[in-house]
Amino acid sequence: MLRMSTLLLRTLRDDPADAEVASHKLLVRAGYVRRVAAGIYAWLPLGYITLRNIERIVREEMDAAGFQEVHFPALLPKDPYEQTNRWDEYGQDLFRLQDRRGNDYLLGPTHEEMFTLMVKGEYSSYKDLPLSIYQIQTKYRDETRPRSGIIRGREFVMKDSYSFDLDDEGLAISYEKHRSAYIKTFTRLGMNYNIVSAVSGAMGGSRSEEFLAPCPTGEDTYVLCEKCGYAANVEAMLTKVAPYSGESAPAMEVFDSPNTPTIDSLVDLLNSKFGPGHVAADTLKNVLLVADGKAISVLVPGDREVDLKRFQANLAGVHELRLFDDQDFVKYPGLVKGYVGPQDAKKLGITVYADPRVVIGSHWITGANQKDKHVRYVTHGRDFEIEGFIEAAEVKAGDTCPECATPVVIDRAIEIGHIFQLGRKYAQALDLTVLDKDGKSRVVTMGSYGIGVSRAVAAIAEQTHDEIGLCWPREVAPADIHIIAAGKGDQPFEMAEKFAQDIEAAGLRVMIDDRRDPSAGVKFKDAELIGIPFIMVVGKGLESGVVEFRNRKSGEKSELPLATALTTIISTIQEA
RNA sequence: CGGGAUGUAGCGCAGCUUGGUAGCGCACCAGGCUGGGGGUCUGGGUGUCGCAGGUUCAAAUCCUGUCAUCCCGACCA
Repeated sequence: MLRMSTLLLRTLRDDPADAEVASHKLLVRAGYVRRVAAGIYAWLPLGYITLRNIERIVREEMDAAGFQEVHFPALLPKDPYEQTNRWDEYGQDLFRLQDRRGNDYLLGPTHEEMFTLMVKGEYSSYKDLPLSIYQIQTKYRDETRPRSGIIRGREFVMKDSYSFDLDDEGLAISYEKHRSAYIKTFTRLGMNYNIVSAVSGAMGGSRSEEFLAPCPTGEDTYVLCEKCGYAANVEAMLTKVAPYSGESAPAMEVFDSPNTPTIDSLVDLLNSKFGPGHVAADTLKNVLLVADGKAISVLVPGDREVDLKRFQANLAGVHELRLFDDQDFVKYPGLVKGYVGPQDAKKLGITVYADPRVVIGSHWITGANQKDKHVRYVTHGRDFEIEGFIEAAEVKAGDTCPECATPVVIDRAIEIGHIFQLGRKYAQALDLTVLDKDGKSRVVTMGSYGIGVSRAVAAIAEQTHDEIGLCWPREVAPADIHIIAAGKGDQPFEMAEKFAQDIEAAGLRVMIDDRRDPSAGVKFKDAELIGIPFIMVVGKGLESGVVEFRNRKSGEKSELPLATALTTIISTIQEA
């Protein structure tokens, strides 16, 4: 039983100054968490109980699916991460440290290497597969900018699983098992979520989906087709385009276009020079980038912006991508800022990619690679060639679904789970092989599956809170019922205590506000802030032989006669 | 990485322009009233004014440096 008279808890009346999002404000105000450093939080009793409830649910569902729990250290040696090249690839986001001998260590951001090595150390036959193992561990990522409180911290709790199979069919089965275990888990957590297709990442892997909890403060953007159910992270949304069917254009024609550094100014000039009817979509935007030190450009129609995250996610093998800066223009004197076109790219040593909308055969108005000059009738396939089509244009509301051509809706969400078919990257790098039926050595194929456990606390808070406080789903809440003793004298306290013991004896989790000093009003406010799903008030009603029973979420209140209150309350909660 | 801002009690903030040795609200402690919506009265200050230098008789305040934190942007080529 949780007793507020002794619970380590101090609720706050004011929002913390550094909090922006609701979950952050409320978790701090209600005394669930306290900030220790940027992106690093301590859990107070109420918060820790909540966190462990989520852990418990996750663990139960993993175990029910037949996965085995293991546990690795958070502090890891550099070596395995060097073998997979992640010591370098992970870059600045990796927390690194040295021991007294100067040896390098890291705080694990994920544990693919360790799991792979564990299986390698124990297993060597196809008969041992399939295998899925998981852990619930504290992870570390030195985010450039931790934000939104618990949602994006530098230290966080994550459940990560890894599956090991001999072949792709096995991997598909392991993947499906995780997928359904995740559905059960998030449903039990009382979350509203969508499963969306995601970019499987630069390192290959055939299938990847994210579990997203819709929420205005979320950092991820996804599209949803309300007609056919297609859902994708914006990074992964596919663009379906028809082949070019228009007439072929005349030869390229350069024209003067002073003072048109932007698309808008260019369109104005086109309309006055060549007659009205020109729009931004007739022009071709050339965005110059530096990808791992190499100059590249990406083409999108002039009415679209480039979504760099989306582009990078789809551009295999590039770790660092940034826009051209003035120094880069100095290095490539053939490129004139504001007047760039793809037709001279080969000559200038630029690799060109294009959004699928820039179809072969289409012609465009674009920069002439000379100051104050543009060129028209520049035709894809005739006047320039590209390295490949890459999804790069920003996704806009109203863009059409690639499956059924219905306009999609765009929404924001918090990523709470991610499942994906890793393939053989790690097994290959760390030489995880087993002998197959024919005695031949085969590289194992893997899947990797994550749930943000601490993030789920915040995501649930985001989805369930209201104006007055938190409002937990029952399984997640720190208790099933919050009993308030209110009023003068000993009687309400003694009665509340009795109820608390009886309700607990029925197997429910009870928190009792047995504090003598605070007035009833304070206790009500605290109860609403803390967000336990049912609230019972033992106080003034005693005079007329009743207690009050409230539903935190609906606000519904009822007065129950003392004689039947206990059984009514117990059955109501159990049925909830 | 770039831009903006802020560091003063557990939390939220004022004081800084014009230097004189720290204050308000909440919380907290003692006591009284009140006792169903963050009530009230009296008394109590719990502080390395982020840190380090400097100027000065005197620095929260002015100067320099440094550290930390928060917000915005990582885009119209």
